[in-house]
Amino acid sequence: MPTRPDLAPEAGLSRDEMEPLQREIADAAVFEDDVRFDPAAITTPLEAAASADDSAPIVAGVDQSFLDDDRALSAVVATQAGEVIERAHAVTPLEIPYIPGLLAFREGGPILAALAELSVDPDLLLFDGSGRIHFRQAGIATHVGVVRDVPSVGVAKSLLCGEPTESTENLPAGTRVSIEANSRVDAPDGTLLGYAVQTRQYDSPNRHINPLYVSPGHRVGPETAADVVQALSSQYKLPEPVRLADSYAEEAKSLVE
DNA sequence: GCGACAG
DNA sequence: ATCTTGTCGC
Repeated sequence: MPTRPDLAPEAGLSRDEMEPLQREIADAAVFEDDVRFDPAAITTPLEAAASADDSAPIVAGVDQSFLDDDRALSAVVATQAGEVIERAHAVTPLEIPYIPGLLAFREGGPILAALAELSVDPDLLLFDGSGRIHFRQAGIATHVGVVRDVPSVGVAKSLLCGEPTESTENLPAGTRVSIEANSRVDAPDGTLLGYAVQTRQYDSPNRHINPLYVSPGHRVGPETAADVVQALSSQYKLPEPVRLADSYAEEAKSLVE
C-alpha cells in the first residue's frame, strides 16, 4: 500500500477543498486489520519485563501543545514492549484556527514534521483525536495514517459525532460500547465507527470516569483498535504512548524559545 | 434559524 | 487546546 503525500492536510486550502479531500482520505482508508505485527504482542512494561523484545511492535503516541497563539509543538514518543525507545518533536506555525471536523488541517502539518524527525519507523500510531468517528470518516488519525500509510488509531476524550448504542455512563473498567454512524456522519446509519472504551473506573458509587472514544485510523479494525488501547492503558485512563506524548509535548516547550 | 461540535 | 480554583476520595 503506497503512502499518499498528495493527500497531505494543508492549511491554506479553502474549506470547500478540505471537505472533498477528507472524502478522498476516507475512500483510501482501510478500516480493518491490515498490520504486519501481532496486536497481542503489544504490551505494557510489566507484562513485557520477562523478555526485552527487539521484535515487539513499535507503538508511537502523538500529541500537541501550543507555544503561542500561532505555533504548535508536536511530540512523538515511540515505545516498544512498554519502554520508550525514541522521542521527537517539531515546532511549526499554526495557520488556521480549530474548527470541529477540520482538526487535521490545523495540526497535521506539525505532526508530519515531528514524524519526519523520528528515526525508527512505528508499526502503529496512536493519536489524540478521532479516526473514523468523524463527519466524513476522516479524523486526524485516519488522515495522517493514510498519508504515511501506517496503521493508526484515534483516541479521543470526547465524542465528535456518532451515537453510542447504549448508555456510556459509569461503565465498568474493561468494557466497551459501540459507536454507530447517525445522520451527522457520511456513512450508512448504523455503521460501526468505533467504541467507547472504559480503560479505568473508580470503585466508589458517586464519582466516575468518562470513557475514551476509540476508532480506527487506518489499517486497523474497530475491535483491534479498542483491544490495543486497553492493553496499553494499565495505570491511567489514557494509553501509555499517548500519555507520554502528552507530557513530552509539555516538557519540550522548555527546549524551544 | 437552531443545535452540535476531536483539540 | 489552555487557564485555574475548588472538591472528592483514597
